[in-house]
Amino acid sequence: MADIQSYLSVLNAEQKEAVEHEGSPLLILAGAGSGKTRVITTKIAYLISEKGIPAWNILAVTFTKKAAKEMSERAIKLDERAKDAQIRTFHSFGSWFLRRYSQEAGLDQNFTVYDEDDMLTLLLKAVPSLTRQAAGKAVHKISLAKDFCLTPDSKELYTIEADPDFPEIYEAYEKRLHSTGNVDFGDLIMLPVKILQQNEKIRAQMQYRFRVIMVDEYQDSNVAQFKLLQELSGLNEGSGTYVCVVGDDDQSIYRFRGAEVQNILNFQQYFPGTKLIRLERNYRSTAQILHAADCVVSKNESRLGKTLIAERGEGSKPVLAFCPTQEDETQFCADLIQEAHRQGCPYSDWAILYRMNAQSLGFESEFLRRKIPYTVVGSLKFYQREEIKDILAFLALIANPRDEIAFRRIINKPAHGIGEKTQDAVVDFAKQSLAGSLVEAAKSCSKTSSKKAGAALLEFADLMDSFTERIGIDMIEEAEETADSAAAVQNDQNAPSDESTSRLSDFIDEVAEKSGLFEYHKSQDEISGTQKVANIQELENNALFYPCNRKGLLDFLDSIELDRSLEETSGDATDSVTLITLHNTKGLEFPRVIITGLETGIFPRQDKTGSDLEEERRLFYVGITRAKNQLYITSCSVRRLYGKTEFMMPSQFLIDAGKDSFTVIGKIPPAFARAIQNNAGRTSIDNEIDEDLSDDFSDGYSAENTALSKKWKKGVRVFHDDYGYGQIIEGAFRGEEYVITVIFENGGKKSFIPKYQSNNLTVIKD
DNA sequence: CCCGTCGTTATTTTT
DNA sequence: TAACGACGGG
Repeated sequence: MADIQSYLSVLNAEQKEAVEHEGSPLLILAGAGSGKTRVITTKIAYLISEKGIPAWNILAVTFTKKAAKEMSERAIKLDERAKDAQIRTFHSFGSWFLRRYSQEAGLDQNFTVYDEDDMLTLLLKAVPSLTRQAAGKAVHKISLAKDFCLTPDSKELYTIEADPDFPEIYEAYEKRLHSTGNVDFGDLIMLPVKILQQNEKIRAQMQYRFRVIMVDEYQDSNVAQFKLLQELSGLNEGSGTYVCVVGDDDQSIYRFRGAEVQNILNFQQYFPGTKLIRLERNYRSTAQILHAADCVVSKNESRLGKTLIAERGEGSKPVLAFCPTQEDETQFCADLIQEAHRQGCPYSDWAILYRMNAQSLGFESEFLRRKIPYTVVGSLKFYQREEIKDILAFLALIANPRDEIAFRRIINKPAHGIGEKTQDAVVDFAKQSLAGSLVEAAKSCSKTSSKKAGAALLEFADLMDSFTERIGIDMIEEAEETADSAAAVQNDQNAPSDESTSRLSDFIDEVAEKSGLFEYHKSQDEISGTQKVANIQELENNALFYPCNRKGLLDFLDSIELDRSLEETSGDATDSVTLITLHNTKGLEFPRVIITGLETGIFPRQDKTGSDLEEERRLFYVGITRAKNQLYITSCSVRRLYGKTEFMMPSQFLIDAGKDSFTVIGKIPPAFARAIQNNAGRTSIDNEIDEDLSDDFSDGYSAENTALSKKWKKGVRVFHDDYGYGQIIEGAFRGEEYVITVIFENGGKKSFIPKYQSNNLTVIKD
């Protein structure tokens, strides 16, 4: 292990200052690519080796498991003792806390975590009168309420959902959830906060335990997480805990999920005496790219403000490509990538970024055709696949026989003739009973149910009993700090041995086999050519290093539940283009980046205004700052959206960036050309659309278009399948397309291209 | 209980 | 457009 001083010596002045700072709360404003992970990890090592702080007194929280893992590994590289530090995600910390204080939380010690799907199922059972849609909406609101630490009886609940029925719905959901002994994601943060607030002794324990607390990606923390930090650090009690948060207000992009930018904007007010350090030297992107990024984000009003300084030279100007159609967009991207590949640039240098997952489709089919290898990141997640959820439900029910959702999921899969009515009876029975075990309830109900269902219930209960016996009934011992932090890491070498010679993976295999789920999904594979069995085996692989006992099972379920992004294609390090949503790119970087679909209505989305619009703009900023060497941006004039062909306007974000930021290729849409000239003070190019632009750009249109312009001329009455009756108020050529604008009787105004039949628009003949 | 057909509905989503 | 859920007939 090299001397800590040598690690300090590679830092720049600000980074060094941040590492060595002590004595007051610290807010590090770390711009994109400014080496913030290096600062945090060095700081951890520094505190241990130079300041003599025991590693177990250090708590570092991140948002993703990936980030936690990276942070832990890098810190350990700097100082081995860092392995004893608690480096976790917020949620895994909550899970650790709740298991430790499950009694105080009123939870089953073997609780598992319900995801959004499970929440929906649960809510539909708790409030059967809700439609699926209404329940989905309510689930979202409940999650949001928990993000803000609001309970059903909170006065401010209306700020989340104004519907007067909502508190009642939320209440019913909570009651039902509580009877399962499980938690949802929101609880992992909210319950620890409640316990800490109410229980002085536990609060004191925690404050004694953690002398140093660091939070990464602080800009994306929500209110509940802020309160957790507040309680853990003893903010109001002068506990002397050292708090250091790192974040970038310009990269806050999860407000829709409860992230509260105010947390970072007002950090200095909440934590008096805070020292602020800005990391503004960017070691990732070239100056031209950073310039564009800065032009964009500086249009936002609510920000602390910082300017990135390029440390890597000028580089080449970002390219802005206007494409007539989305097919041209895919061609453009594919051409770029193939041409670069011919010149020796690996596919993996490229990432294609988009706003919506649906946008990946076009690229996928074109890349398939051209044999360009690609990897789609994050669209369908491993954990939420049917077969995986099935197996996990079985395991969850073994861990906690009160798990209603898990029970319902697998009790009749494959079909044994146990219908919904029988299920309801079992659940009701379990609720009446003291222990609430659904397995025991199944036994009891088998007597009163129909012959077929009764036999199936008994068989099921026997199966469950044999599994439970196999996994052992020993409660998880208070295996303190030693084991559990390490056990969460999969490759823990100590785990498998012990008394349990068998591995959890074998047990899961047995569960899959005996439950009939293996057989069931195998036949599904044969029918529809899916990969379900392979996925189950992949799941088993992940359980290889967990011991086959209760603790191993719980640790495994925890790691799965809390890591929904289970690395997809694990082994293959193939050279491929990355297709990814803008949100998913946070923390990543690529030598060459293409941001696609810069069109009003897509990016930014139509309904975004005010602070929502600012968040979209930050998302664009995040996208731009992923690029190291080359950045391309595309914008289409025509796009097929939800089965309709729509005329698109370029995104106003392009105006924010300013034309001088780009090398422009393709035909500049005239409205955009004007807007960009009048850049100053203009916030929306919508103003420009109203002007008649046809005169300047009427050359070169075809006879076909001439005919169209006669049929679809100003004043003609039309009917649209969705919008109803309307009148054409304008017919004009925009570039090569003849475009009409229609005002509908319901007051809406829309533009169409009559050339495309799929507009669902017809001329009304008088 | 399984399968086909019709109708509806489309963000982003660390955990 | 496409994908998924709800519903009804075998």
